[in-house]
Amino acid sequence: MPDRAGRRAVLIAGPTASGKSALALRRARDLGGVVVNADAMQVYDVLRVLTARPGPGEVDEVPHLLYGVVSPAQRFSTGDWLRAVAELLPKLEGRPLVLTGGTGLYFEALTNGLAPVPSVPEAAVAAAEAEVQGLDREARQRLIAARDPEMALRLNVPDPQRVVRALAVLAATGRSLVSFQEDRQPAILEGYELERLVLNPDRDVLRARIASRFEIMLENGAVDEVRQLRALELEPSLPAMKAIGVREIGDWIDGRSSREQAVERAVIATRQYAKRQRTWFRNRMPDWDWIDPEALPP
RNA sequence: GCCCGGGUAGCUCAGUUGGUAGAGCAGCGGAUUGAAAAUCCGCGUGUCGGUGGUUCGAAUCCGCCCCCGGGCA
Repeated sequence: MPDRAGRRAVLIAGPTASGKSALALRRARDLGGVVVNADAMQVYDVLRVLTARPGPGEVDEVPHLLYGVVSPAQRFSTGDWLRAVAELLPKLEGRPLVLTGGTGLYFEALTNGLAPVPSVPEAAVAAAEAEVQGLDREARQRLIAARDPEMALRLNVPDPQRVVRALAVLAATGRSLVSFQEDRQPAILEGYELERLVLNPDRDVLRARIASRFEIMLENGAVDEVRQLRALELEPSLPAMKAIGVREIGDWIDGRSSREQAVERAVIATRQYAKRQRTWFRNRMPDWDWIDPEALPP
């Protein structure tokens, strides 16, 4: 175990369009550190504009790591990301790092650890998916209760995605996912001096920023990015295909909607996403430092 | 000016023979341990255009007025 005493990490969370990237750049510059991506979509290549990934100007100024490093054909998991961060740490030779992104689960994994579940074979996941497919809420509840009663209790509601995960883990390991979650969770930033920030803009301000940012994305080539992504003919269930704007702009390209409708739908989807992020931060990170980005120096 | 059609939630609309109203979307709240920009759960927020009348009771029936479409002039 390398000695990490005195090492420093700044964690910057916040809803989409709250100005995280700009703050991260400034903090990294001031600290002589690097920026590390903590956003589930910005890890994927191709959709640079649409996922609001930092551009050449920012990247040239300060090293930006784990941005656009994964093919959109891949399914990059939270565990994959956490491992990537863990592998990065020893290479930084003590430079401060600024981790920023909008994915609450990533910060959760970072600060509280992730259950050490071995990787589950693709086939086990597919089998679980096939089993859950088409079941209604009641049937899913019966299934998980019969197969993994502990997990059934833990789930407030038999969410299909979580039922699939639980069944796949059970099939692959013979153990309940609950038992893994109760194991000691590795904390990769142990020993780091942490500064934890949540950017919390006024709701109406964020709303306006989301709308104007999407227009700017369109001006900066978002439509071409969607064309490029679609040219890869990927499976629609892949995470990158679910980036906000891909479907909305795609419908517009295909003539199923107007530009106006595409913009409206994408902006609404972004707003709804921001709302889910705020819910997470508000309820899971109450002890972080909450700051209004408008109160920050320019 | 006359004749139709329509004014009900933020939007689009439903509302039986009169019993003070409900869907979708939007919105709001919540959950969240390897798809998380994902996946789920909960909540109807209302001068029923206005006004007078009939009635025990009117979104619903009648009169007048206002507004928006369309048609005839």
